[in-house]
Amino acid sequence: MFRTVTKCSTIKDVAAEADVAISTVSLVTNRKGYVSPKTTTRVLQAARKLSYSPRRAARNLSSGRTGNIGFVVRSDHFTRSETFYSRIFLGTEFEADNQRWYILLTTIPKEYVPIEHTPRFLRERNVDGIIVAGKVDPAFFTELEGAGIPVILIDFEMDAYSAVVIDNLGGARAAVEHLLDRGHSDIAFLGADMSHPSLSERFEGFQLAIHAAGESLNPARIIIEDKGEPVYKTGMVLSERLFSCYPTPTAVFCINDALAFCVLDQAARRGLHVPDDIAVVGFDDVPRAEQSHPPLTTVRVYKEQMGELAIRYLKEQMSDLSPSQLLYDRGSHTVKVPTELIVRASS
Amino acid sequence: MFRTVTKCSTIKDVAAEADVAISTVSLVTNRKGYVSPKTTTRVLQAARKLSYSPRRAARNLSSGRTGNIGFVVRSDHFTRSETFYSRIFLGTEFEADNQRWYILLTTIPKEYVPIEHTPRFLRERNVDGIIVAGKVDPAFFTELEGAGIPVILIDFEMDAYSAVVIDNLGGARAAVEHLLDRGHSDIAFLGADMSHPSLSERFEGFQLAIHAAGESLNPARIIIEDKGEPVYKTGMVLSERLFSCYPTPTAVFCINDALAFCVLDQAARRGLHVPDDIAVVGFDDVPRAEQSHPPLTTVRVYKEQMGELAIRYLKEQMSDLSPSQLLYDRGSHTVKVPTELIVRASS
DNA sequence: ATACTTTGTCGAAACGCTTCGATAGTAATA
DNA sequence: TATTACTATCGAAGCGTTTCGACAAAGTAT
Repeated sequence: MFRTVTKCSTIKDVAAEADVAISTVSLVTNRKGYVSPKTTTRVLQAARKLSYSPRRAARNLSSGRTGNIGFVVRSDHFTRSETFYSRIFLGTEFEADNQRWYILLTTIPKEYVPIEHTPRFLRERNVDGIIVAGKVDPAFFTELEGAGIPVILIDFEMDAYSAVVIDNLGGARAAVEHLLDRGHSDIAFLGADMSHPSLSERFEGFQLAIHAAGESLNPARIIIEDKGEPVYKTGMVLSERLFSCYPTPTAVFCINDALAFCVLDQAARRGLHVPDDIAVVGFDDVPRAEQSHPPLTTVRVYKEQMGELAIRYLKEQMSDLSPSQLLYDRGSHTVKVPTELIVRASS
Repeated sequence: MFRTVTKCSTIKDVAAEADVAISTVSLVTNRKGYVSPKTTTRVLQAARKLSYSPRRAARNLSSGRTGNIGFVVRSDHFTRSETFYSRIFLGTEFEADNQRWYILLTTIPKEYVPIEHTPRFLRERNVDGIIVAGKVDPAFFTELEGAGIPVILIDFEMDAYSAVVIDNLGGARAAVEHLLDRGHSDIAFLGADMSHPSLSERFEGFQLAIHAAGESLNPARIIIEDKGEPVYKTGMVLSERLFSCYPTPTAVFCINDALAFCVLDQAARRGLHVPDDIAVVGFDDVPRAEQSHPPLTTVRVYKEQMGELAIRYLKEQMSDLSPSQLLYDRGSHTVKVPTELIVRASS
């Protein structure tokens, strides 16, 4: 039994069909140069008749554009069960589709060894631009330098690179102010991995809000596990510590939702009622926040939108400039994406 | 300020450096044909010295291989908050990386209109193989026919295509047998969207287990919402219906975890204790199952592994056959991936 | 009518690789 | 020594586009 394999038609076939030169067909399909309306429609008809589409590979080789964007993220970040970075990734996928690009995903290890771990798409010159999500090893950036490819960071800042970042400080501040408004004055802070700028900024926002209210920081209420990542396992340890405080604080601001869920767990296990005995606020607004017990008050981060923004921004950076201009460092622009406090039953 | 743009070296440069012909370099980098050890090392040294990597685009055009795999999934499936298909996707990403391929992701609408929605990578001949995850519009397959490209389905079966599927029947059966073992005889079934083969198979497994135990099916305990998808919203409606039964069944088997979580919710809200008042079992073992209250007994589906398997399988299908052999339909092979019952506190 | 500009189309080079048939050089066989 | 069979390397065609300079044809100003 045979499958019908339709030999796919080339620009040559279209040119023959429309009785024009190959280059004319190219001009039409790329909407470049002057082609008379009459010829244009003739070419378009021929193209449709033969259901012609330019082959990517040929186009790439000839034009130097690949139509691909590289997405780089640390493997340990990407496979976390809380879907923070994968939502960002999906955001880029979504907008890339609009821009008719494809995303090539690569995860790199936490400890990056230059030549050895170089993403294949860089070596093979298979991307027109690169998005780096989250904190990655600085060694990676030294490699990126020489590539002469537009780069946008997401949720991370570095040197002169452009970036799309979260308004962590504002978000944290709003969350804590909300707790203060509700009459809480004894507010704990739960955090981990403060080496990540995004996370330390949240701590700053916490402090700012406390101070702005004329309160002072109580070191006993600052519960941080600096070695651990802000994930379930660490959260269990931290919330254990939180509840072994005496007296228990009346409210807690958690550096992200994953930690906040752990606090909800522990509270329930100890027979404490949220929010009456203790109010809990998180950060990120992952899908589960809506469905927890009680639903979690948290700071919404527009993850998909950040991905989208990065793509748009990359596009701008790529089309704005002629290749030679790309040689100049145009300085970095950082977009700070606002957050939104979502008040639910946990506070 | 200038960025250093290292003009990347080509095969020509390497040939010059090693003082051999271009074709010899190609033979070495592709490990093809006869090249003497002496020449080989000379070429490799030159390549390393110039840090040469073949350009993807050039290689594509010349060899006809793109090094890309297309991943097709319905957009509504992919963006669900339960991360079923995105885990499968990650599995493919993971294994594709091993095989030195890239995955091009495309979501297609639920209602597929042939020409209009054709994935770009198909038109542009930019993939060597295709993975289709989950149920998609049959119209899509009619398009796939003529492409002459290897295809593997995941979690879906269709005509003569090869597929990687879940042992839904076995899994469901094991889950229900587990409940029977615990002494339950009044077991309800919660389901939705039974048009998806994976889901109707789970129902079959349920029925089989009940019958095998010598019990008979109680229609009042079969609670199905056929129009809705098995997600949170539907789940709330279904569990509402479940608890309005009198008497309440002592156990319930849910078609997936998303529905099971809703049951846990509703039970808690009504002051019922799980598993004493009602035992709950789900299907899929999404990450949250481990962290729910109580942790959910469920049937684990190896999602990432299914993705991996699909890639390996695709590879086999692609390398086994010379292009001309590809013209023959070699019949389909279906791999059924076993499931595992994970017993937790909810039963 | 002449010179100059604009418009629309074309031919050919170039992109960087793979691949295949050709060809020397060497070893084995008659 | 003449023939055959490998072995190792090479040259060149070809993949399907884009792009740039050339060039007629048509239009405009002198």
